[in-house]
Amino acid sequence: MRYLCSLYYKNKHIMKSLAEQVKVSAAKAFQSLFPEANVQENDILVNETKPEFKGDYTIVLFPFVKSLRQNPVALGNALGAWLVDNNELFTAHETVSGFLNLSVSDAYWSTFLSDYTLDTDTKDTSLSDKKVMVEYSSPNTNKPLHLGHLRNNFLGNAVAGIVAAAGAEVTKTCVVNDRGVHICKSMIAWQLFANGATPQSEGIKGDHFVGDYYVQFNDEYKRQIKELVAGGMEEKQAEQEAPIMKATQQMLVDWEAGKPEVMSLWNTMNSWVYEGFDTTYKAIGSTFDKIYYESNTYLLGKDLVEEGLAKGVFYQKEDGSVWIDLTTDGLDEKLVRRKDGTSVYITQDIGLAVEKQKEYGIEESIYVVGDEQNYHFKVLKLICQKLGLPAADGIYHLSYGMVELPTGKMKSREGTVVDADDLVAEMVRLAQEQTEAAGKTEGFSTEELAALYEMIGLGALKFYLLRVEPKKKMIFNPEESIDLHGFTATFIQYAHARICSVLRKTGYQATTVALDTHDIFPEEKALLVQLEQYPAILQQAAAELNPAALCNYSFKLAQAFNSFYDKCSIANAESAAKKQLRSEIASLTAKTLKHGLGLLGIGVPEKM
RNA sequence: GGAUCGGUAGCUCAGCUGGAUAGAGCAUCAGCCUUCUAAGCUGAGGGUCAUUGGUUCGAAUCCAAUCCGAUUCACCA
Repeated sequence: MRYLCSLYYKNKHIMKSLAEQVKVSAAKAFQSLFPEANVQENDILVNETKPEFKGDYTIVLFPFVKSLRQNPVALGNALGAWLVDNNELFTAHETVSGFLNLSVSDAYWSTFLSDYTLDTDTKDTSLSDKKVMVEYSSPNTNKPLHLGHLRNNFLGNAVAGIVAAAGAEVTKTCVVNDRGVHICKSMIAWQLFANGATPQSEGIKGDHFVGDYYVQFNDEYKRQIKELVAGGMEEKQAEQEAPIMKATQQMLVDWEAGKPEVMSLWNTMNSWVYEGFDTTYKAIGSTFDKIYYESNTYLLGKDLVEEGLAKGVFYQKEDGSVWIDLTTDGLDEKLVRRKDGTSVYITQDIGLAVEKQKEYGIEESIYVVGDEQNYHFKVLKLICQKLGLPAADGIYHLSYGMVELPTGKMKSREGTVVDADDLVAEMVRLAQEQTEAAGKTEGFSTEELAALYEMIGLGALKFYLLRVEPKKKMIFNPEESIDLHGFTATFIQYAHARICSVLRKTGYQATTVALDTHDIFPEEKALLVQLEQYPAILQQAAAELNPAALCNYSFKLAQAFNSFYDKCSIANAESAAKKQLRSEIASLTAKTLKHGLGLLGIGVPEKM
């Protein structure tokens, strides 16, 4: 075996990606052949060679043609010859128009398979031990979670996993909106209509139970407005005068005053909701290291208003309200304290940002929140920066687009909101239905089948919601989401199960013996090329906070495996050496798929 | 009106730090199960990359304008 390790970082275990190695080598070639041009690594563009050409990696020559006054073919030939002569990584070169196609030595892959480790090579040194907080989910305690929350939860959990895998120290948090007018609405409706009913007495999940009263509030509110308008009142006035609304506002005042009956009802109803949420979170795999409640945090940031005034960052209007002028930053004037001295939403967010920083010493704070709050977070960060808060620069709003249905937006008024619990249950049911229809239930116990259906159903749902880039809005097509073919988690899970099945049958054992990678098959190499790119993809996903990149990669890897599987038999390989090589490749593929989907919160079965 | 984001195949989406003939999946059509799991593989058809102009050796990608869609600009949260 030829020695290739000089190409790796000597002092770190982390291996340099093949594409990076090509860049480094090419830069050396340039330095040697054209020292006066001073070409740096980052000036060189390296792509995977298109399948219709011979080679593995391609250097684009056009950028250098002019400055070096060389014609592209001559330049390519010179560089290619130098690389093949001076670097054992390359075995052949060919220049086609302005592209230098380089063939990588078969022996490289043997080194790769023996040196590569999934856990350490995926680490990104720029993130190592960085303290990162991911805030996500953040529900209101007046209604159950819906499809939009699922995208948020899956995103938050996946991003936390990806960033942690890349080396960061991650704290997952959730800010529960457990107070305010909307909470009082459910409470009032319960007082009026429930006759003491509880989730237990009605046999309804707690969050749904409370959500039903929130709906009832709105029905009654509308009815009362109609009645008042019929009696000759203006609509605007009716909205304010409706008795149920007045009662709600009074309740909010009582809550803030800490009136015992109100606090007691509030505690009871919230506990019902939390019980329901716990079930949902458990089902979808959302976990949190720290939960903040707005009832505890809503007064935070008040002292910062005084500080801001003293610093001259804020100013006071004649009526006593406090503002910040952001017009020079292209934004508007923003209120930070009402004239009655109470604080507004953004004020507590400023306070909470400081609180998080104090408590956890975080350097990056990622907020997974829908894109309708883009403006809010822009303002939040700007204010924190102007106040000179240590938490300011680390604020990052991971903004994601709304989930829409093929019929348009989800509207609670029209009853088109897709409930999270219902959807999860439906996906699992469909997984069962399709597994049974395919006749793939043999050899499983009842418990194993239940676990499998959950893995498939939930996996399909998570993948479907994660495969689209976060910032883009997405269409949730129920028919498409239950499809278990093509660009889905099921496809990837299936590839994993196939690998496990083959390796079980062949009695695969990991080997430390050097693998023979001479005369490597195209399907074998294609798979190795994909596998080699995993650390780079993971680091990219972490840098972009983009789980979709991992979805795309995992699918491509599974696709490459399926082609390999079709063409290259493991059990009946041409030779013992081929069998061992293919087993190693297949094993690493399974590990990589499991690792990648695991970060997305998706499990992979060993048989299905 | 200002700001921000999006517009790529019939549908859902990749590709966007400029690079070879723009890619997947679904759907449609045609093949492949006496051999490791056919939830799979192989192939075909399908495109004015919203429009127009600019930058350059080269633009889906960068810039400008326009059109369409969404969000936002509360003493709400």
